[in-house]
Amino acid sequence: MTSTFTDMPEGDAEAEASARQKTKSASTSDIVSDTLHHRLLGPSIQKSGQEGVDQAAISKIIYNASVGSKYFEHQQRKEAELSTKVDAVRLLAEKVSRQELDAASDRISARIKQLEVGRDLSQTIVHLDCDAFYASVEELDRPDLKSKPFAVGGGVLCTCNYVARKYGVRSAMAKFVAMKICPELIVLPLNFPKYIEKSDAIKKILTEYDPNLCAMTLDEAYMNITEYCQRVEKSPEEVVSEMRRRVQNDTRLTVSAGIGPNSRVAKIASNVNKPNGQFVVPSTREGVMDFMKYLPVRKVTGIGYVLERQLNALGVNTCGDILAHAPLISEILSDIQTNFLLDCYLGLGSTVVRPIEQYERKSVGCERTFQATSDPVVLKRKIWSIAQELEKDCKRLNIAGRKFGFKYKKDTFELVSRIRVMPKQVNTSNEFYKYGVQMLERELPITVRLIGLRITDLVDLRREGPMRTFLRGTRTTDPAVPSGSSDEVKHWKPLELESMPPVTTEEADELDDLDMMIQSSQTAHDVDDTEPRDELRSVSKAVAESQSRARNSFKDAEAASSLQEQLPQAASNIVACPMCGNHVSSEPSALNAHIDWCLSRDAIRQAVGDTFTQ
DNA sequence: GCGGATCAC
DNA sequence: TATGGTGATCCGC
Repeated sequence: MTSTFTDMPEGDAEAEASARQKTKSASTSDIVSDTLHHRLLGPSIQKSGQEGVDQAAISKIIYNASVGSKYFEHQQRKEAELSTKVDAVRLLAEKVSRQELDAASDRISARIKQLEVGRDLSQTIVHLDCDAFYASVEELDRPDLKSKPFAVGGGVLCTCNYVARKYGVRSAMAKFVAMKICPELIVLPLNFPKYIEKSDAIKKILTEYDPNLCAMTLDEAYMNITEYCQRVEKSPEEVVSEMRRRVQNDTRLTVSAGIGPNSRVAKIASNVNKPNGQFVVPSTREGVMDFMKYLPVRKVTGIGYVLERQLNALGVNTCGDILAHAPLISEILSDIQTNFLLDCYLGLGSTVVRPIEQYERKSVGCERTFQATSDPVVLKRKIWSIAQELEKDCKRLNIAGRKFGFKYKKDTFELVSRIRVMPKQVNTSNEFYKYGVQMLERELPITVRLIGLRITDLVDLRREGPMRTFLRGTRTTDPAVPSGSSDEVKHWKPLELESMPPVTTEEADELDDLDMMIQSSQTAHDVDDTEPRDELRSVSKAVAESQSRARNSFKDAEAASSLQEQLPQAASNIVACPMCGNHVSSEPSALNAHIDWCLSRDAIRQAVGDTFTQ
C-alpha cells in the first residue's frame, strides 16, 4: 500500500501526509482523516477521569504511533466504509417523502402511547460500579502506586488509575501506545484471584440489600432495592449512601452508583458522579425524561460508535432529539432500533433484576492471537492448542455443541467466520481439532494472526436436552437452578464418539511434538502462544462469560418489558412475567392474557398504591 | 441459516 | 516491532 506513494515528490511532507490519508476520493479523505483520529481514540473517551485532558494532543500521539501499521490501515478502511454508510443514510433521509413521514408519525405516536401505558415507576433500581476496579484493588497492596500513573493488563490495558487517565491513558489502549503518551506508566499484570476475592466481599455486602442482585461482572451489579427501602423506611439515596459507605469501610474500595426507576437509567446515572459518587434520577416521568433530554446518545448502553454516527447524520445528537426525528428514523433504521431509540427517548428500561445464574449461555468459544503466519503446520498447532482449551470449558460447563464455528483474523485484521453443523454433538479436543483443521484447509492459503473455535446450539449433558434461554424460574418453582461450576465438573462424562486423534501420521507426530512442548510447560519462544496460566485464564474466561450472559439476560428482559412480544417459547411451565415479575404459566394464551392485564391496568396508580402486593 | 458487523466489558 | 478475548444480537443475503 505504501508503495503506491513511492513516486511522491520527495521532501514534500505535507503532500505525502495527505496522500497517505487518501483512500478513494479526495472529497471523503479529509472527513475520513478527521473521524479516523476519533476512531483511533477508542471507545472509552467518554469515560470519567479525563477532565482537562488534551484530547487533540493525545489523538495525534495515538495516530502517529499507529500510522503505517496493518492495524492502522484496517481502521482506515473501516472508517472509509463507515463514511460511505453514513453518507447513504443521509441520502436515504433526503428521499423520504412527506407522506411517508406523516404516516410514520402516526405509528410513532401510537407506539409512544403504548409505551407510556407500560411505564413502570414503582421500582427502585440501582446500578453499582466499582471505580477503576482492578487498579484500585492493586493499590490496596501497593499504596505507593496511588500517586503514580499505572495500569493493569497485558499488551492491551484493561484499566488504569485516575492518575494515568489524566495523561490520556485509557482502558483498551495498546500498551506501547500508552507508553508513548505516558512513558512513566507502570503496567501490572492481571491478578484475577485477587479481584474475585474483593468482588465477592463487595457482593456479600450488597446481597443484604437485594438477595437477587445481578452481578454483571466483577465490578458491576444491578440491584432492586425497592423492598429494602420499604422495609427500613429510608430513601433510596440514604440506602445507597450507606451501602457505598459500608463497601468502602469493609473493602477500602469505592463504588459509584446510579439510582432510577429502571436499569437503563440507573446504568447511565452511575456514571454521572463517578468516581466515588452517586446520582438519583427521580422516579417520575418528568424526572426521567429531563434526564434523558440532553444526554448524548452515545452514553446509552447499546449505542456505539457506528450508530452514533448514523444518528448524528440524521440530526440526532441527544436522546431528546429522538422524538422529533423518530418518523425519519423509523423509515431508515430497523423496527428494533426504532423501538429501542424510543425507549431511550422516554427513559424506559427493564425493571426486573434477577440473578445471573438463571440465564443460560448460547455458545462457548476460545480464540487466540499470535504472530501472524501462513504456515499450515503452525496454524494446525494453534488449532490443537485452542481445541484443548475449548474442551476444558466444555467439561467445566458440561456441555456439547451441535454446531461448530471456526474463525480467523487475517494479518490485515479482516475477520472471517465459518459455521458447520456437526453430524453429532461435539465436545472433545479431538473433534475440535479435526473439524477445525478441515475448515482451515478450505481457506488456505491465508496469513492469519488469530484463530478461534466455538460451539453453538448447545446441549446440556446433564439433562441431555437443548439449553433453554428462559429458565423456569425462581425459588418457588425450581430451587435447583444451575449454579456453581465446581460440581458441574464432577458430572462430566465424555461422550462415546468415534473420533480418534488426528488421522495422518504426520499430524499425529505434530501433536506429539506439541504435547511434549506443552508438558515441558515451557513458555519459551518455540511456543509463541505465551498462554496465561491455566487458573488465571479460566477465571478470566469465567468473568467474560458471566458478563456476557448478564448482558444477554438484561437485553432479554428489556426487549420483553418493552412489549416486543419476543416472549420465550419456554418448554417449562412457569415463567416470571417480564412486566411484573410474578410467576405465571408459560402457556402462550395464559401468558399473553396476563401480560395484557399488566399492560391494561392503570400502571402508575397500581404501582404507587400496590408496590408490595406482588 | 450463514457470515459479517456491532456492541459491551 | 507492536492493538485482546468472550459472548450476544441484528441484519442482509
